[in-house]
Amino acid sequence: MAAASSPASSEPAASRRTELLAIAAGLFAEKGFRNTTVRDIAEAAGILSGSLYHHFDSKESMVDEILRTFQDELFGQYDAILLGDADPRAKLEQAVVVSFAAIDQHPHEVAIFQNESAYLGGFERFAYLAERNAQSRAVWITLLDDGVRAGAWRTDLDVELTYRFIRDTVWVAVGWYRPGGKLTHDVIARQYLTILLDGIASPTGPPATTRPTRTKKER
Amino acid sequence: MAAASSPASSEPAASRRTELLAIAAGLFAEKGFRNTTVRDIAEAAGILSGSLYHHFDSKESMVDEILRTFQDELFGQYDAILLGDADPRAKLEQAVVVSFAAIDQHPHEVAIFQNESAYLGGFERFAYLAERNAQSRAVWITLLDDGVRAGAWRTDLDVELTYRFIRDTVWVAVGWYRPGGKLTHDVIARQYLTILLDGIASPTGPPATTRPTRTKKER
DNA sequence: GTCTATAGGGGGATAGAC
DNA sequence: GTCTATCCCCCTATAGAC
Repeated sequence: MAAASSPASSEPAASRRTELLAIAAGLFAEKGFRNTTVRDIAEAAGILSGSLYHHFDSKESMVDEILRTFQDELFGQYDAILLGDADPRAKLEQAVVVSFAAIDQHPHEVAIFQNESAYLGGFERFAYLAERNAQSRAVWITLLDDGVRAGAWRTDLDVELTYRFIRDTVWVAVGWYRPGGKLTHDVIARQYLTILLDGIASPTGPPATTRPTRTKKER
Repeated sequence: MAAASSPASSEPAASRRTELLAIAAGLFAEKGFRNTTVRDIAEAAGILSGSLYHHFDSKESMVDEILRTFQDELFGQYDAILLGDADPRAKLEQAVVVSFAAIDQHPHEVAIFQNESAYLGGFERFAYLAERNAQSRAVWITLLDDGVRAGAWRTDLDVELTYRFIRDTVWVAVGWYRPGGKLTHDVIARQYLTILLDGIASPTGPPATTRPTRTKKER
């Protein structure tokens, strides 16, 4: 009754703080940050707005903590992929799959990052959003450049434009994807990759460096 | 001096009303609708907020007029394409090109439609936004279905998912496209189409109904 | 067509009681 | 940890002078 130690339950207590952040994230994602009032958040939590300030300094602090927690996890996954030893095409596939999984597991956080970065980025406190954006770009560009060197894509590929294409297409799915729906995030990721790669992968496969050279006569 | 007849200039007078709407559109696109105050708009126009109400009923009326004008034009273009006699693939290309041209010529309007539809759609006054959204879906689905019947795409294509893919990728470009920049909207449209079509066009071309049947012996 | 002045409502945040 | 009560600011919109 005193401390926040959970009963025999398996849940790690999900502190009141975490609980409130989850409620706030849902509202920020649904209505936007500015559009969500502290009174909205408090009402959804069953308390009054003044009580929120026992847990958080400000509304900004809430969205700050939401975004930082999410991004630390996501970029940890990207880093793991970059450090892996898969070939460029497989790494790109992994990055797409991980991104769709993030939409599945943290749809609110993704939506907030997508929709509020432009506004929040204007404050010094959220300068890290621009850094994360640059970091994200670096991940995709690296994967694409590696693929270019390995001959995994069509040779006339515009890397910068393709990066935007992928970034936009992947993240914007948060607008219509519904966790628990008919389509799982994994199926969607695979279908997106099918469309994407049949445009990017060179139709004849990688150049003849990894397989025995073969002439037409062999047919 | 009485009527709004322009001088010897070629500009059609661009009435003060139109001028104010353009200023408002820029701010709505940049900062969001809720995020833009009538004081912001007035200041940008060099007047005081109260004076705006000589021209418009409300802030809502402004965004309403902005969106209606833009959408009437855009959907007129889509309709013309649907009614044309080009083949399915060419029609899809036309629709993509027209969309990118819309981003070029009306970036603010596109951004507002993209970013504020969810919020504005909650008001009865803006119920037409949902209708336009359904209309837009109908356009793309029609184009894709026609292509399926004509054998223009890969046979394992998921039309619904491809529709979302195209819609998202095309419109989201408003977030980074800059009119007057290095890349023209036409070049971008063509490059997008290259990525897109090499993924959805059947690799061997349409089935052998439009060309003479040909056996391997002919080589 | 614009300004002055202000009404009326809602927003984020605080202080102290319980 | 929550509630009561409230401050102060900014918002949209209006009324009437110029």
